[in-house]
Amino acid sequence: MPTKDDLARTHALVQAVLGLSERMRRHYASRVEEFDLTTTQAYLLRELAPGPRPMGELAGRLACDASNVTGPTDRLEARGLVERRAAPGDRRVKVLALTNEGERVQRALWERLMTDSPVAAGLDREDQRVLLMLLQRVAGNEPPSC
Amino acid sequence: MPTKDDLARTHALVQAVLGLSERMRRHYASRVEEFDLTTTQAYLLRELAPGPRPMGELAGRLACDASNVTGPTDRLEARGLVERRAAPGDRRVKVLALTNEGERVQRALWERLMTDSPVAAGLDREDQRVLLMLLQRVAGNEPPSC
DNA sequence: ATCGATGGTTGAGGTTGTCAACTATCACCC
DNA sequence: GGGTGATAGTTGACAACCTCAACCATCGAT
Repeated sequence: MPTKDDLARTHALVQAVLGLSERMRRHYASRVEEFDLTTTQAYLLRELAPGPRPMGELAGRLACDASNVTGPTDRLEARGLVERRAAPGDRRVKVLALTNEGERVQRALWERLMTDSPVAAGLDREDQRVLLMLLQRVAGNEPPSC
Repeated sequence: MPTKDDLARTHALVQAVLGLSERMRRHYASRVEEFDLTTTQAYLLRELAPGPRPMGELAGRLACDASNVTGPTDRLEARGLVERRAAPGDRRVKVLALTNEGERVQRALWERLMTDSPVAAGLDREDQRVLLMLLQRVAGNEPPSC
C-alpha cells in the first residue's frame, strides 16, 4: 500500500521521464535531420542494424501497424539505403536489409548521436553506471510488446 | 580523455535512453488517445497546467515554431478545453488558458498516466529515489532551449 | 482444390511539422 | 506625430506519419 510519499515520488518520476523523453525526441529529430532522415526512417535503420528483418516484425516493434513500414521503407529504398528481399520459404514476407550505403549512414548517424548526448553530460562515470543499471532494470520488465 | 570503457558505457546509455523514450512515447500516445487527444494537444494541456501562458512561449517550449501551436490550439479551443485571451499591455500576444473543463481533463489524464507507468514498475522505493535524483541532475544542465 | 488466415500494399482522412507570406501591433527614432 | 523595422500570431502549401479499412497474393489445412 503506497504512502503519500510514494505517490509524490512516482509523480515526480513520471514527470522527469516524460520530460527527458520529450527532450530526447527533439534531440534525436534534430540530429537525424542532418542526415536527411525522419525519425521513423532512422528507427528503421536502427532496427535493421543487427541484421535483416521481415517487415512484419519491424511493424510490430515500431508502430504496431504494417502500413507504417511500407511508406518509410519506400523512401529509404528510393535512396538506396535499404532493400526488400524475398524471404526464402514464404513468398509473402519481404525481408528488409541495409545496403552497404545504408549501413554506412546508420553507423555515421549513431556516431553522431553518441558524440553529444544530453544524457551523458552532467553525470560522472559512477552516476552513468548507476543510471544505466536502473534503466536496464526498467527495460527488463517490458510488457509483451503491443 | 575517455577510455574505451567510457565509450561503451555511453553507447549503452544512449541506447537505453532512446529505447525508454520510444517506449514512453508510445505509452503516452496510447493513454492520451483514451481522452481523444493527440500527444501534442496533451503536451499543451500539460504546459498550461501551472497557469496561462502566451502562445509564443508555448511554441518555444514545444516545437520551436509558432505555427505548430495554432492548429492544436484551434482543436482544443473547439472542444472547449482551452481559451485564447487577450494579453494586457500587448494586443499582439494571445494568452492561452485552461478552461474549467480543460483543467478537469488535464487532471484526469495525469492521474491516468501515473497509475500504470512502466517506469515505476520494476523498481523498489530506493531505486526510484536514486533514478529520480539522476534524472533531475540530467535535466538540470539543460541547453538554453532551442 | 477450396477456404480461411496471414504478409504486405494501397487509399482516404486526420494531425503534425516546416516554411514562406501576410496582418496587426508594437517600439523606436527622427 | 509619422515612418520604419521587429514581433505575435495566422494562413496556406507541401511532405511525412498514423489509423483504418479494403485489397491482392500467398500459405496452410482440411
